[in-house]
Amino acid sequence: MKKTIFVFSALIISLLVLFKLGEYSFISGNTSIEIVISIVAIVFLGIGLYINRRKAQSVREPNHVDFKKVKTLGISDREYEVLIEIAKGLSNKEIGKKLHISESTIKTHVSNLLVKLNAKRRTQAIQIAKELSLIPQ
Amino acid sequence: MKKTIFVFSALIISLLVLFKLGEYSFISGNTSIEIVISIVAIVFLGIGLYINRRKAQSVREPNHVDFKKVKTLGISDREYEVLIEIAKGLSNKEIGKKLHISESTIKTHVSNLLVKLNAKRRTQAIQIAKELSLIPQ
DNA sequence: AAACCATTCATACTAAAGTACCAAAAAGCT
DNA sequence: AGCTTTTTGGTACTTTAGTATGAATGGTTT
Repeated sequence: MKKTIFVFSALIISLLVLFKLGEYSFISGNTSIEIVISIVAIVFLGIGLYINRRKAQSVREPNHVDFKKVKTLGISDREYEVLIEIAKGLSNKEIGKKLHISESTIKTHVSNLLVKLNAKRRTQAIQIAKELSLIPQ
Repeated sequence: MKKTIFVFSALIISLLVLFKLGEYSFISGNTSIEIVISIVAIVFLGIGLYINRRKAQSVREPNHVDFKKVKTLGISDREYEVLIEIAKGLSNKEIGKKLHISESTIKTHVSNLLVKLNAKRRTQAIQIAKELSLIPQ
């Protein structure tokens, strides 16, 4: 909402500035009309592209993660790290090597994660974590 | 690439048309300069927003599935069905019940899928399938 | 200091996943 | 009809995943 107001304000200000420029070129002869029109074109193309970026970012938003929800579910930092690696498709042994801890410890973390995510399997945990935006899609 | 060429062509044509309009208003007096500038502004804002839409759609694309790639990898219809259920987090037994076939058959399909997707585990298969847009994110 | 939590690790076990190999219907193609 | 691929299923086996339980360590809170 704030973004929309900002964009429209910028639009109105740009219009006013450009009309002033139009008047100016009107007074000082019509030799620079093309230049003014070019500036108008570039500026408004820029505004269009700016709105573009804003929208494109809002579309990507579901890709974002909700760390608050992670803590709400009582998932610890280490457990969260393990969750990320599970989602990448690594085995317990591989995760252990990556985080420099034993496979046994990974099993403990995974077991805790399954309880906290209310999942029966690691594949289900991945699905649930993505639905809850705990991990990027 | 084709889109980019199209957009730039549209830009150049618009510029030429607007310069012609500029000349016209120059001949018939300067009373309509503001109108010309307004048209330029609206047209280029529209172009910017058009590029917006194109980009926004390409961002949403990863949500789409590429059935051609599924066939390219030699994944059969039934195997693909199993892949979808794996990604939902179901166990082999659960998939068997859902598709009304034995767990043994699911194991066969999964084993074939892992070879075709070049994955070691079903979790990795999910990750790879999503990267290749075989299944929706 | 005592209590608490996160992290680590181990053992022993059960369950699920995955491999290998085979085989037989069923469906599709030429 | 003959061939090929798909789909189905089984057995036997290995590997990985997951559970249950207990325990040690270090950091934080009360």
